[in-house]
Amino acid sequence: MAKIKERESFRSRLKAVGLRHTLPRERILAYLDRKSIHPTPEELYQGLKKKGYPIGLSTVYLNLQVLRDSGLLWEFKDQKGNTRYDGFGEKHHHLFCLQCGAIEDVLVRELPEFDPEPIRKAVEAKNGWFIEEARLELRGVCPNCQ
Amino acid sequence: MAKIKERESFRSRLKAVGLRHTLPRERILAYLDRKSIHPTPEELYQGLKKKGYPIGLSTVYLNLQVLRDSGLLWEFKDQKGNTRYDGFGEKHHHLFCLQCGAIEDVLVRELPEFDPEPIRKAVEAKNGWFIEEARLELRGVCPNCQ
DNA sequence: GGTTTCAACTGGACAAAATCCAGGTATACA
DNA sequence: TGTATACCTGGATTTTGTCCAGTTGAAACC
Repeated sequence: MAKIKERESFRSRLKAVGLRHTLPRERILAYLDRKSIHPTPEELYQGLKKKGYPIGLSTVYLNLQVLRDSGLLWEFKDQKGNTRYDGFGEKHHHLFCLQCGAIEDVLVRELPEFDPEPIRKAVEAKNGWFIEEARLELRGVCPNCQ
Repeated sequence: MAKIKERESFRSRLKAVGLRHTLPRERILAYLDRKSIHPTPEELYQGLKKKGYPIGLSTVYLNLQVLRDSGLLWEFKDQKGNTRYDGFGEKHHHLFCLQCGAIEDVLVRELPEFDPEPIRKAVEAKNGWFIEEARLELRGVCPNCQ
C-alpha cells in the first residue's frame, strides 16, 4: 500500500538525521512534500487543521526549525518578507514572480544546462569551503503577469 | 573626490528605480555596499548609529523594504532564521556555513564555470517565465569549521 | 506485550520582530 | 525661493516567533 510505503520513507528520512518519528513530523513532511508548495508556518498550521490533523502552533514552529536544522526542509523569504518552507523531496530550484509573488519549483532533472558540479569544485578550490548543496534562486515575471 | 562620486552613484541608482535621494537611503546603501556584509535590520541600525549617523529604527525597516522592492537590496534568511540584507553592487552568490553561520560572497567574475545564461534561456522556454536575476545559494562548511 | 526512559508535544504566557500612524522635515522641481 | 509631497521619526501596536512546565507517546530494553 502506498500510504505505508510513504510513511516508511518519512521514517527513514528522520532516522537518517537522528530524529524520532512522530505523527506531527510525518504530517508536516507529508504536507510539504509536493511540488510548488511553500507555506508560511501559519498556513501550514491551518492546512493541517483543515485536513483534520489537530496540531499545536508551537509544534509547527518547533519542528519547522528542527527539520530545517537537519536539512530536511528549506527555509526562505518570499517577496513580501514572509518566511516560507519547502520540503519537496526532489532536487529543484525556485522561481519568484516579482509582480504577484508566485513561487514555482523547477526540477533539476529538467535543467540539463545547469550542472552544479564544476561550481562546487571551483568554490571548494578557491574559497576552501566544503559545499553540500547548491540551489538557484531565479527572480522574474511569471506567465500570468506578462 | 571619491566621496562625491560615490554619492552620485547612489543618487543615480535611486533615480533609476524612481526613488528620491535621501540621507538615510544613501547611508543604508553605503553601509551595505561592501563584500560579505549582510546585517540584520537591528545590526544595521546599531552600525549606523555607531558611525555617528542618527537614524530611526522605523526608517531602517521602511527603507530596507522599499529598497528591496526596487531591487536595490537582496533579502534572505540566515541559518538561524534571522532576516539579513545584502546591497553589494557587484554580482555575486552566497556561501552559508552550516556550522557557524558565516556568510561569504562569491563574485560571479571569479566563477567562470557558472554561466546563468543557458539556464535563463531554458527556464524561459520551458516555463514561460521572464528571468531578471539568477543567484546561487551554496550551503556547506567554511574553512574555519573544517 | 509490558515497562521504563526521555524526547517530543502542547497551550498559554511571553518576548522579539516588524508595522502603523500622525506630525514634522527635507527633497525635487518649477 | 516657493511649494507640493515623498520621506523620516518616535512611540504605540500588531504580528511573529519563542519559552515554559506539565503531559504524552516513541523506542529500546526485558
